Amino acid sequence: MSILESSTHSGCQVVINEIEHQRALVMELHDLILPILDPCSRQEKLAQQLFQDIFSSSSKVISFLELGDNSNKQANLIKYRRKGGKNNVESHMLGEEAKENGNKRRKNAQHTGSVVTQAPHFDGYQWRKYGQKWISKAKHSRSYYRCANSKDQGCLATKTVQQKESDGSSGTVRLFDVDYYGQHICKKDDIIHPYVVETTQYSAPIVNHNQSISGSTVVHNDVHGVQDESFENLFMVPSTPEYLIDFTDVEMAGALEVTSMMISEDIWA
DNA sequence: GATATTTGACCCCT
DNA sequence: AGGGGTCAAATATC
Repeated sequence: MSILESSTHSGCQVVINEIEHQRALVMELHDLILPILDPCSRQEKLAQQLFQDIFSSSSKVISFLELGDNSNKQANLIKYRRKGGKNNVESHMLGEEAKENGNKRRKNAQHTGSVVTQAPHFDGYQWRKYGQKWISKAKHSRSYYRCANSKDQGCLATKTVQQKESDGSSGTVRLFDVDYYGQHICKKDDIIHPYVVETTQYSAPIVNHNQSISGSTVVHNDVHGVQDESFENLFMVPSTPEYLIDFTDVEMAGALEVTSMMISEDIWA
């Protein structure tokens, strides 16, 4: 790598870091402002939309910068592919690429972002669960969601949610790894508030959030239950259609306590 | 009956 | 062969 390339690369990284810092600050602002506004009011909707636009815009910049960094690598891959068969540099490079990506394959879609959050369902989209699996060596199961508009609008966006294994550093706070795949092509106008699509039987209260939600009482997590790991069901109310539940301002504020975000692309767009 | 979720089975990829 | 993603029948809820 030449000095010029190297300096450009590090420059991009600095910009990306700065933008991500800005995003964290905006998120804090979001946490401050949203609880003040009247839920379902015009101002609250407008504020939501503005915050989403800000995130959308910054995400696009980040993804553009990252794509710029990867473009050389991708060009090299194409070059090697054209050259030859399976037992050449191509297969070697693809292997290396797979290692770099953690060897996680995906049938239908590209990995488009990842988030570590306390509120895995609060991302402004409506999702429908289509699977749950126990992953080997993992303490908690992984849940699979696709965009609720996949049927009527053919939106191929999916996401996986898995509770992070506690390292003790975060205390009693439960964090979830949320991975996004594919881009939303559905119309977003239909979704003003974030909805939750989850009707797993077990629901867990979160510290300081074990009050009633939307008039219903939160059912404590059954520690003896088979699926006591279903902690992604935070803020869920069993036996009600969760996808119809709006967050109140209190829950919204709690839900938005995103501890850390590692967004590699646009998850808000 | 319509719609959504659960979960075991199947399929794909390494 | 085994891990992980998706499918689809069974089940639940309204």
